Amino acid sequence: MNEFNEYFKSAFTVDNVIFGFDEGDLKVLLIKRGEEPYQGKWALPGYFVYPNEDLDAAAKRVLEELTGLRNVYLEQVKTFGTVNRHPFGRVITVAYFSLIKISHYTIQPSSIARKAKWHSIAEVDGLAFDHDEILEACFNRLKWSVRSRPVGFELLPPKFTLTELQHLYEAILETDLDKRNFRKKILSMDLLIDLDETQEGVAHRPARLYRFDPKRYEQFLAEGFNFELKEGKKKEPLKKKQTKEEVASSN
Amino acid sequence: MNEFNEYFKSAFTVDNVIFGFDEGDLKVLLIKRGEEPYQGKWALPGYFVYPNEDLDAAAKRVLEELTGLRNVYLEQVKTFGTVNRHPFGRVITVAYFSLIKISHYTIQPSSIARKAKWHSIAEVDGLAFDHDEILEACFNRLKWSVRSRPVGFELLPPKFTLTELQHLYEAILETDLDKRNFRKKILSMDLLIDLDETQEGVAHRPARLYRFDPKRYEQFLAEGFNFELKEGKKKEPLKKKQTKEEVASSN
DNA sequence: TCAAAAGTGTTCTTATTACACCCATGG
DNA sequence: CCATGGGTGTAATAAGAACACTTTTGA
Repeated sequence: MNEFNEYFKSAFTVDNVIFGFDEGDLKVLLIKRGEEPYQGKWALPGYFVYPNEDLDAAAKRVLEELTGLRNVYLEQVKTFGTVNRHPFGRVITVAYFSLIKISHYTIQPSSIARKAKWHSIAEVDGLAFDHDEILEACFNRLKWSVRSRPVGFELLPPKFTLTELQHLYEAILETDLDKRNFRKKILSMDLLIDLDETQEGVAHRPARLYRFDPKRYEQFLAEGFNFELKEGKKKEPLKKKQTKEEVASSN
Repeated sequence: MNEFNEYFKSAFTVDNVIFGFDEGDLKVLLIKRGEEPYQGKWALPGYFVYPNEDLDAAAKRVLEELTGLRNVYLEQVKTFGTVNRHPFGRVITVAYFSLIKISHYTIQPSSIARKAKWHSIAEVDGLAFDHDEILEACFNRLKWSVRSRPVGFELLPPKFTLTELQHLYEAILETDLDKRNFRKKILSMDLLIDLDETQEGVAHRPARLYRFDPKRYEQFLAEGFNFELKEGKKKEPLKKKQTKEEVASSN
């Protein structure tokens, strides 16, 4: 077994991409690193996997330690392993993603994470390590997964309007959707329960409130479905904020 | 950096799930292990990643070293990392999958791989390590990916009949498909070129031969599509060969 | 009375399903 | 002449796309 010793000098980490939705905006939870490397930089909440710890368990533990979030369902997305991605040595990282209700959780950053904060996904850039790339891969995964299973239960408050749900889909898919077709489709799925309540205190006609039917939701999670609506015109793509010139010339 | 030393005692490997198609049967390439652990057992072709080697590069190298296969496009699927999956220590493995034309390649097993051989996927069981689980995950990925992008160029001979293509889809999806609907759909995609040739020497009406239009094929690979045809009755599920009793009682 | 967002239906087009018989060849 | 797999069409249904005006509320 001597001949293999040289291989046992590497480490692995897990990194978590936690998506939330708030104020019509898709967000991702980042920590400000409290230690080297990349001290003081924003990064995905991640850390080394313990020698006697399964990968999935490590992802859960690390998330809780860094942000205080517990009982979050995490799904493995992809492993990143270029040679020099970590200054301390050979470290590959397994990326996980999840969706949570922002208002539902209190974020409590640990000392390793000096701060933990939600960032609008469009504004994130210049993260530590290769975390920009990891975030992009997980966002793409989210976009895909939205087409074949329900999303929203994890991201919206318990009572929500159809417009809020539509805005969530639009934020994830980075498109505009037709209001009537969206409603027709989502209502025909028998996934929403009409609460017979309406918004209050809004300066316009108050919207009906809905909640998800948990049984149907679970069922769709297990079986999948096909949610495709032709995209309207594309929203501005992620990243790279436009200059004023570009905005002007894009008319 | 001392505090991190304990993390740098792990290793990682890559494992390749190579699918092929032959005699109407979906196959997977396995090696017979020539060294410990699991010496003499069938396993996926995989090995340790070198300290200075990117993951994707390692997958390519390992595949070539063990089987002689070169220039195979490999796609990362999932990472497996339970604590005791490898008897030598903490080793996580990154699984890759690919599709190739069996007849197109000559398999040349290395000394580490005493043999390399194609196995019908339904008959594979009892592989080394957690490779049964890895194979299953990759097979599921293949099933999924078949619905959103073309498959066959990598698995079929340059000239093939529509029935052969249909059998390929049926083998992957483990279903039966309606002949007329399959043909209508696949032909309407403008993906196949009719060669104006027919089979020879078959004891029935000879079938027309087709080839893929490489341009369209690339285009679909890049953009994806939606290939869904309602499944006929399910074929027997993978694994667990039926006993005679079960066969008898299933009438 | 105005601004702002909610809510609502129909027509057109396209895709999917279900389904059964004749054809060409080799043995 | 028979066994084998090749090849073909249509009608019914379902799903998706396009599209504009009225309603309700608070300010």
